[in-house]
Amino acid sequence: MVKNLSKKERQKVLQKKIRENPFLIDRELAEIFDVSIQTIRLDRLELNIPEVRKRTKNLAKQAYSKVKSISGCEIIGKLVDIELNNSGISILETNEDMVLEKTKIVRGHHIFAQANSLAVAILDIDAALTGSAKTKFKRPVYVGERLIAEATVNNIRGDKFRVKVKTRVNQEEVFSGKFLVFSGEKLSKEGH
Amino acid sequence: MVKNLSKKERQKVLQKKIRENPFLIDRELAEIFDVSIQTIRLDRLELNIPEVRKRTKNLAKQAYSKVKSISGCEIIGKLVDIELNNSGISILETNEDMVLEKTKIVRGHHIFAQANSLAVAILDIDAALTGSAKTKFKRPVYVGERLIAEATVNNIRGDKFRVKVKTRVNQEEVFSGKFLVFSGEKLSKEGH
DNA sequence: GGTTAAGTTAGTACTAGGTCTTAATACTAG
DNA sequence: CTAGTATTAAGACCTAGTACTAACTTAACC
Repeated sequence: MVKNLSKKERQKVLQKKIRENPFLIDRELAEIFDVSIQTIRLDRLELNIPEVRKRTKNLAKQAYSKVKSISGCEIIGKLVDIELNNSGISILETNEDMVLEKTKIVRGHHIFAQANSLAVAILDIDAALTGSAKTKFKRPVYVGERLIAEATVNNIRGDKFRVKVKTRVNQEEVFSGKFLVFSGEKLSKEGH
Repeated sequence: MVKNLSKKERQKVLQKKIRENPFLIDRELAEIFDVSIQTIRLDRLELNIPEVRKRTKNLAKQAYSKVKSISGCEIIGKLVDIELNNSGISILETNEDMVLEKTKIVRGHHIFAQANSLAVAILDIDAALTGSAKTKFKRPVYVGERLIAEATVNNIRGDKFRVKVKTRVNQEEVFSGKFLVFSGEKLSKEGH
């Protein structure tokens, strides 16, 4: 509860609260500020904040926009171009969270994760499993560099897919990997 | 419009349609299949598909909980035993955040990340860089399983280290990888 | 043919979380 | 005292549903 604020103060805090938790409904907000629901609605009107259902819908749309067969947050990097079972491109902006502390070099597993994610995402199968991977890290990647990974499906035999991924920074190859991916549909249905 | 399907066929296509576009409301679905809204609702009931607002809310929540993924922590897994330049063990408890949505199978790059982290951590050098990695994922890992990775340094030659990592769940091998790691001290001091 | 069951449609009552409008208060400054 | 701002309240309406009951259609079986 945040009582006895002026209108301006309340509206400021309101914006913050909604930013922090966009799932709050008007009734809950009214309780937080100890005002009536109507007041909250007037505030939202003045601040141009849509109702909770539109807020969450927008959030969901943002998250959903690009990807189909796999949900957005499961992918490392942004998928920018996909032809299912054929090829795809993913872009990953590197940041401080990805580096070794002492250097400014991006840790290998982030580069691997982008490539692996991409290899799995371009396949038109429900449950893809990485079977093996041969990878080469050709030169260190530094913070801030933009990783562009390009995957191509080389070969499909039954439930086995061979996918090759090349990752570049400004045309320069920094990583390459060959992934053998399985369609794990049977396995997943066994439920372990 | 997809007309004249049997109930089973319709329900199958319905699931697919909603997976492809979770924002479809019952009325739109009814138009797609040329059946009444009630039929769509019975289908959803049987298939356990929630209403559009719950679907989008869930999507939004997923997206909002954010990609914890593998960034943030320097080391993936807990180091429990280390002999520098010789061997080390790391334990990683798998959880819901690490799996593919549709299955309960841990995504490959988490297993890789643990192994890679360990391979780098056991070396007594300031800046370790993964040069290449050959990896095999021997069987799927399910949520909740505890990954125990064991690394041994096989060979040191100048600034090149060969590290082998085996990851097990209850003694059973689930992953193995050979990492070629470089001491990147010179590179890192160049500052790029 | 008659009966049973499955599948489909229709209709009603009710819900949450709103919108939009009008109207009544309370408080405060000039 | 009054004008203006802030707040609250009341009511009609909306969307996208749930839950339930009832009727109708169709094919399958004996």
